[in-house]
Amino acid sequence: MSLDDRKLEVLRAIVEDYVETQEPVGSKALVERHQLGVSPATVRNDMAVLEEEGYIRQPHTSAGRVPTDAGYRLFVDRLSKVKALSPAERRAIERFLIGAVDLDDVVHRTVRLLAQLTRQVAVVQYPSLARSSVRHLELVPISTTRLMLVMIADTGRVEQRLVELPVPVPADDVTDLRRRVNEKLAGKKLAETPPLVQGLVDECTPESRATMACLASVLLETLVERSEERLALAGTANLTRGGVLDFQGTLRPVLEALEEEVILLKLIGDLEPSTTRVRIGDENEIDNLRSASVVSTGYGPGATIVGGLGVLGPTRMDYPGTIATVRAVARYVGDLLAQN
Amino acid sequence: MSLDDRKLEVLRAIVEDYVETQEPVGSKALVERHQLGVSPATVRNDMAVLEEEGYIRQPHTSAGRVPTDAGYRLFVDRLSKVKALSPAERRAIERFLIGAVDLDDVVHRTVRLLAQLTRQVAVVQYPSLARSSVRHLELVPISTTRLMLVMIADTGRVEQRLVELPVPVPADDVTDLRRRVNEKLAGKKLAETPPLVQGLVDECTPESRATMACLASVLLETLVERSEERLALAGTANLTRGGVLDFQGTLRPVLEALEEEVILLKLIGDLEPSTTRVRIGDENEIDNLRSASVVSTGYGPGATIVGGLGVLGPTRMDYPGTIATVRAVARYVGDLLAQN
DNA sequence: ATTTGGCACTCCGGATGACAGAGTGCCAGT
DNA sequence: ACTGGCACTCTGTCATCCGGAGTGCCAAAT
Repeated sequence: MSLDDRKLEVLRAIVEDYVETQEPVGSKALVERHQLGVSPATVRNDMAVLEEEGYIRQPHTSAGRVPTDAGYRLFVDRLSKVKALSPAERRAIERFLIGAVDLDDVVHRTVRLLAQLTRQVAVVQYPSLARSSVRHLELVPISTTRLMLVMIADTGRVEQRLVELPVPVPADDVTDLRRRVNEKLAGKKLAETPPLVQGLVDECTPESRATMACLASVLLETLVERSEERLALAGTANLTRGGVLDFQGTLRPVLEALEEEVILLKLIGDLEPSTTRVRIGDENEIDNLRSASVVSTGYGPGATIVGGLGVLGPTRMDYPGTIATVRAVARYVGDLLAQN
Repeated sequence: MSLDDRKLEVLRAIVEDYVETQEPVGSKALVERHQLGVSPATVRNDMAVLEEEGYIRQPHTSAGRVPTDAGYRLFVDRLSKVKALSPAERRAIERFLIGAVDLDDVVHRTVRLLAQLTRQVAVVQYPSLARSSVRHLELVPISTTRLMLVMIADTGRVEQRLVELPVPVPADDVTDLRRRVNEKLAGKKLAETPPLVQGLVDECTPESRATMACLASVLLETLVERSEERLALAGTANLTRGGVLDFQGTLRPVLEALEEEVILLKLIGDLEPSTTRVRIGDENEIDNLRSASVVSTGYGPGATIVGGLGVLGPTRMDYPGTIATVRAVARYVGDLLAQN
């Protein structure tokens, strides 16, 4: 038995009502609130089918129905249009983001904005180093045997690292080092730097080789290995909305998951398709988040993608609204980055 | 009626038992678990006095007693010795902190360590710019009308800011600017820079004045006004230990407070006395944290203090252990910073 | 073949009451 | 000043009960 239009309509009604009221929805209430044009009994029959197909379930016998993860999935894929943002929201976004002085500032503002608009937990990844190019490398002498290496990426990210030199190096040589390093690496994608760094060492005069080797290893570490992905988080307090009803009793596992940057990166950093991604409940690979949904998307100047952002909330969430907001914020942030 | 030694002993026993069991403690259980050498009836009399004085209270008639904020305060001030750390803990701290490559790394490791050891929410402030000196100022040309200003502080902090120039400036002039700015500001405490920055503008030749003024305003913003205090947070999941029993019902207000950097800074950034500070329940100025306690202290290389760190938990916490851990971690971090 | 009204059934949630347990306050005795 | 005894109070739990909401199914209607 396949699902005819009315059954889908019933499913949509169930999802919408449940999201709004947080209570299992019964056949009678359903026909009253939506103009379905049929009797409760008919709806009950449809519900029985929907339940059989796994889209809804009853918390207990003789309770109303609640959507399953599969039900939400169907709803998101086929039953909902992305809501347009209200002008008020658009204005809120703009007002929030203008005046950011700094990449840090942009990211922090964005994550708070997103948390506030969606009333959920928001995560924003800093522009990924892996997708950035080197704009400039700076070497600042701290003492004769110590340099501070500062890398400035085209995305605005700045990374610094201390370099301990094996032998003292005079200031002039530092200038020389700086020049050579920049000539070789400036403008290059971080991903393509490793062989170039190796090349730098190979081309060295024997006397400066030790120094360069040392610098090179820190460079490699900075540019690639420890290609530290950073991120910002906000809105954890929103987890407590709707009591502890969502998240099956405890926030514990969710809060734990949110502390692991690695996990968060997996959630929002998955940037393959340029479209918005929705993971519902069990679709999450992280066990602690089986009762949560994640809406994420990539952002970046123009059509390129340099990082991810998204929100996390109970499976019972307003998907159309959330998706719309996440996309809009991502677009604005991308535009903002494009200006720099 | 003043409190004789036995009454204080009773209070200590109540605090210790309550912290451990999380349940109101009665007179009978008390004499069984501690060798008080008197009968339950006597203890009851003492309890009546302690209650009258406001150090303990009954959740309801005929329940056991629970310490009040004042009771904890008395306990912390006069009834507890700071616990010595176990060798295992010392080792944990060392193992955790060695291998930090970077200030960011130090702070992140520290905050996680602190959360893990105390099993509470940990906060670590980055070395305060207000207490740092300028080590070096770097100007990196991004385009002819854009510079990236990078400030490196002696505490390891690195701040960057984009400078939009009113007129194009050739590379040589940038070198000159850099030299002049560094000559004037390097080695100075950030607090004493504002007049110096003004001096820089005054000494300028008319043609470069516009550029310098522009740079100066960003400098001032970076160095002083927006002297952005940063911090790291970890262990929010620990709030859920012990059910929602602590924090009178909801984590909501606590989580909200933890999202406000300003609030957190107030909590741990209060560095006047070089000693450890304990704020218990109502002693917190933040309403949302009236049911929480904060243990905080300053850290820094040697005897100087450059930032604060601390933990936040339920008033029902193991004060001696927490205080010991916070102090120890602060000491280790200070030593680590001293090495750079 | 689909929809509908009717009806018996199930289950939850809140209210009620009984009861054991823990703890107290007080008083008289040591 | 301490102690033992005793009456009292309150909580938490368990069992029971009931109304309400919702279902599943069936036979009748369209």
